[in-house]
Amino acid sequence: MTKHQNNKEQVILAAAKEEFLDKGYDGARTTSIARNAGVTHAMLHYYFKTKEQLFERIFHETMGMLVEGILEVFTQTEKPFKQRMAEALDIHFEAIRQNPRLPLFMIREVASRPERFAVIKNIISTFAGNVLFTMQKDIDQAVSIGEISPIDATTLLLDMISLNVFPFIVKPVYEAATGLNLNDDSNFWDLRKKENIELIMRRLTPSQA
Amino acid sequence: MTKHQNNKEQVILAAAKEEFLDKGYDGARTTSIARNAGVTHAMLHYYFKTKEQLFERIFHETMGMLVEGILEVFTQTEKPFKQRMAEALDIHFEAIRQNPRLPLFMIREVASRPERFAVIKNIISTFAGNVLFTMQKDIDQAVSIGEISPIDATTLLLDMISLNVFPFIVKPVYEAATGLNLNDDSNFWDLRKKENIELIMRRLTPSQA
DNA sequence: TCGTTTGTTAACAAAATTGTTAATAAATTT
DNA sequence: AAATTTATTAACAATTTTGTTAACAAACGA
Repeated sequence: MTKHQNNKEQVILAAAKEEFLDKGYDGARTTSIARNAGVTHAMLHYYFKTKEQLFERIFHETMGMLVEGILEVFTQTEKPFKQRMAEALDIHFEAIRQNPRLPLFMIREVASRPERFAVIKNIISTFAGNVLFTMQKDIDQAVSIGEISPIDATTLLLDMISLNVFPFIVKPVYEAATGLNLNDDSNFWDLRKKENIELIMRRLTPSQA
Repeated sequence: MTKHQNNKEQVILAAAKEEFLDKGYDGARTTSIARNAGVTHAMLHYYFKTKEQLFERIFHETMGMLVEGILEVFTQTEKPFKQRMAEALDIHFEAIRQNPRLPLFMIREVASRPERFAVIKNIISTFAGNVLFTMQKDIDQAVSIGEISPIDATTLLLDMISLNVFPFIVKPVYEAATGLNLNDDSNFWDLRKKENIELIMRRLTPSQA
């Protein structure tokens, strides 16, 4: 009736993303994806030869978003170091808040099939190298003028990521245990962000001599 | 030749634990478990009717360890609050260090099949209720004598757990990205524990007025 | 408009995976 | 030692899941 729209490809991609994010590669079913997309499962093989290839597509897009998000965070201006870290935490936290299932997805897939990660390995490592290098430089400078107390860049980065990411990772457990739905509780997440910033600020503030 | 040992059941359990911890329920294969245990896969069904039942067994033991571990942490004596939290962090961290794959295992399984969690839901929630209640009491007391700055018990608990648990959860990603093996790097983990304690201590210390 | 490419379907095939059964051996009980 | 219970194996069955194919329809380019 209407003209051919190849939007079925997009519909499949959307359904696949849902399925993979929810259940992981091993738990995902191509038939289930097709059903949720409203197409026969042959279509899925027509557009994306195999389950593996469909997954690769999702995985890469997903990882792309994640890396971009983090990159943005650390291309900051020339404000005081502490303020920049506070802003970085804020941006990073909000980025995850908009894609809360992404971190667990990535971690789960890497844990059960580390080889798959090899593809993007060098992207990540050079990226991390750069970020850590400039970060350490900025830290040393801020330390030298007495703005903050000394800390390794890697240590600080892991502090920040742990605090920002873990609550989203543990969310399913929390929700399962309490029966509450944290998605509806914007107050909880606002407070959490505030607390993370508070923690890092206190960590950076020089101890009174 | 030798007499019947029903240790095959144990061998299967051990192999199953490995498999489930590594690959999760969906990724685990009963044939693979049997192979690694050195038995025919019919044995697996003989001892544990189904894959599901075998998993339940592992899941419960695992959860048991996790809950016990956390319980121990918070049955502390009558030292100053800050010192008790430092010790709790230490004990908690070491407990995870000895079972580093356990947190990701639990989170992954709950995320992909929340129903499964229902069984232990009330255990967790009453337990959490108790811990949080006494913790909040202790906090209020410590605040009243000026030992620490005010904080919600739930907030503090999530701070502590985030910092202690996340590094172990992200370990596979870190290792995949760097090619390094963090298990061999006891120095890394010692420093991490120290940093977590440092962070929480600074968070608790009253700000200079 | 005719031929070609692209999209779509239903039915089928292959493989993997879980679970069962019947026969047998080994241990245990009496 | 005979009877009985428990353990073990190999072969098989059922189901699920991924992937294929052949036939058909719709769009498109010449």
